[in-house]
Amino acid sequence: MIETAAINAVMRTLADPTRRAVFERIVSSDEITVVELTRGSGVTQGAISQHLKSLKLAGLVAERPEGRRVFYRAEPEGLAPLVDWMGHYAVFWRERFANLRSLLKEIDP
Amino acid sequence: MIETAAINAVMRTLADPTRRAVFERIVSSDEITVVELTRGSGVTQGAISQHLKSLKLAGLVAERPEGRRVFYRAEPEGLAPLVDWMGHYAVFWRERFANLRSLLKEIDP
DNA sequence: CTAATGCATTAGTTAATGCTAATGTATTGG
DNA sequence: CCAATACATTAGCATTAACTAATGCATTAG
Repeated sequence: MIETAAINAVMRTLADPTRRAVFERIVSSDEITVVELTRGSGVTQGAISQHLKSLKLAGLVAERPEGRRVFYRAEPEGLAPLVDWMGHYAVFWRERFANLRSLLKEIDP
Repeated sequence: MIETAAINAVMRTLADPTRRAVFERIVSSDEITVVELTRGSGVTQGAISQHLKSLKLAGLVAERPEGRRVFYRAEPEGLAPLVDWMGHYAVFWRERFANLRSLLKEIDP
């Protein structure tokens, strides 16, 4: 059985381009502050904080306050519902498996 | 390079629970008509047609008119952008790889 | 031929959502 | 200390989006 609520949350959260860009940027960096995320994002700091809240609620990121700054990092488990969902319908992108296979070997040979 | 527009479309399309349910139902059946999709969907036939239009634009489904009925089927390639996106960030759900591995073997041993 | 069926489309309503601007609350630098 | 910095939160606004009801168009049944 698939966790409908979890997939729902993750999909909805990552559907917004701005928020997904924020997530991708967090993923790319080990840890990153709100100021850095705001810079070059095209939106205000308040908007970034709102997106971070959504990402946190979806379990996609975690925070680490340090002084007056807050460092954000990606939460790998958050993508699990999406992975599971894809897995459930895996038979329908069978032709993509070659790529995925090589990827798996590349990361964990 | 990641196809931002494609991921955007697929994510946005699958983010809606009703529409995703329609897609899942199309995936589960080989081919299915609009009447069947409407039955038990909780929404009107018009809504279903609208969702089908979105899914078609996202490249997730294809249609085959036959008489006054239209049969819909899943379009595997449509999920490619999502697979690619996941692959790009694969290093961050490394722990899910065991599951994915067994899945791969299950489908294509 | 005529009525019924299957589907698409449109207009209009309602709810959700992303944004800004402003404000509040800690924390640190000078 | 006190001003500045970092972040969160709120209210308000504009836009998007999902839905219904209604209508139109084609196709088949009787």
